[in-house]
Amino acid sequence: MIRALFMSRFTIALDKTRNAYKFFSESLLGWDEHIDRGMPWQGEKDPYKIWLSEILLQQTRVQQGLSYYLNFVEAYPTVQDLAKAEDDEVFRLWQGLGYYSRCRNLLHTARFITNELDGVFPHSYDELLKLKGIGTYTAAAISSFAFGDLRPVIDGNVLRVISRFFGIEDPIDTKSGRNAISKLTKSCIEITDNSAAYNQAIMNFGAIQCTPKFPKCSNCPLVNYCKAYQLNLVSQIPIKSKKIKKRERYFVYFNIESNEHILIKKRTDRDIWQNLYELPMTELSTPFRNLESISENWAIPIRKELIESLNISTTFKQNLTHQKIIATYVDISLIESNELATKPYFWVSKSELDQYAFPKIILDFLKVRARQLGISY
DNA sequence: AACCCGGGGCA
DNA sequence: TGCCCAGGGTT
Repeated sequence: MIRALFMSRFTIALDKTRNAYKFFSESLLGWDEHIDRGMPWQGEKDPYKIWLSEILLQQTRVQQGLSYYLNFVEAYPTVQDLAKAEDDEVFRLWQGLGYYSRCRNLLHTARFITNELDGVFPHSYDELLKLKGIGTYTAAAISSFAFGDLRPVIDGNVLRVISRFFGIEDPIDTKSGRNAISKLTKSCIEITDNSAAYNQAIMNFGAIQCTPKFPKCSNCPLVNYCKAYQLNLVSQIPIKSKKIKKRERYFVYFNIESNEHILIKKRTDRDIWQNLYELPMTELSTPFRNLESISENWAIPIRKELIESLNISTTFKQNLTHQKIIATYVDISLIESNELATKPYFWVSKSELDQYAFPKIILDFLKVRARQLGISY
């Protein structure tokens, strides 16, 4: 008797949960039917193009990544084309998108697939996961979109939509929160028979309907069973426990021009903007005061005797995820042009600057400088 | 688990 | 300003 009662209650609870998964998945698929975001990779089956789009879109809004995707597909229609491209050329195409280690990993994996895997993409989630630049999200995306695996993706959209609908109050940046969401996504996708459509739908839904701020609950097809809505926690969920702290860095850049050439170097340190180019620079531990105070940190690869004038030009700021860069630019004119550049530094004709990838804070300066000179970089 | 890696858009 | 974005690598 007691056992029967227990069994019956258990069954009802399970059935209610299962209905919740079913309602969730089917509502999403229904909602997504009339959504067209004009994304050229939608419905794409070529794993190379799917991979390319997913790398470009990591931590990047679709609208921002779209033009980059079109440029890359045109320049490198196949993984072999990308594999044989010059590093600098690919980084130049990536310029402005940020998180440049993605570009380095992209090139590494393109060459690995071309040279070691005979140009064939791995078909399984586990094999995809071994590739550089491919983590759990991207492996799930490629295996579901290209190969039809029943594999749920978990990106920022999914974390938000799932945690809201099922009322997950554990922080999503903790193990318990991630585990809870991971279990739910598996249950929801298993209800469906089209994982590609499901994954597409939930990400579209997060981007358009269940947005981070001001989600459109008033016309949401899921609102009646949305736990966060019932608890009035929509604006609180998803909950994050960590808060990033930002440090300030003070850069001094030297714009050394000579005979229509400019002195640059490549950034090679394990630091921000690795593989990009920049002007000669020194970093200060305190904010820039004046030119005299930096003479001890002298980092200009030019003999002082050749310097005719040295003037503070402009200051630019740039906000990164964990750093705030404050860069002071110094214009330097030389008495005589064409001192031989040493070591990592080299002269570049101003007309050829567009062959190199620069961080935004350098581009901002070059743009202003070009306007001063009446030319365009 | 904590930290690092850009740049754009938005309120 | 602070937050978020079709995350991943390193320690």
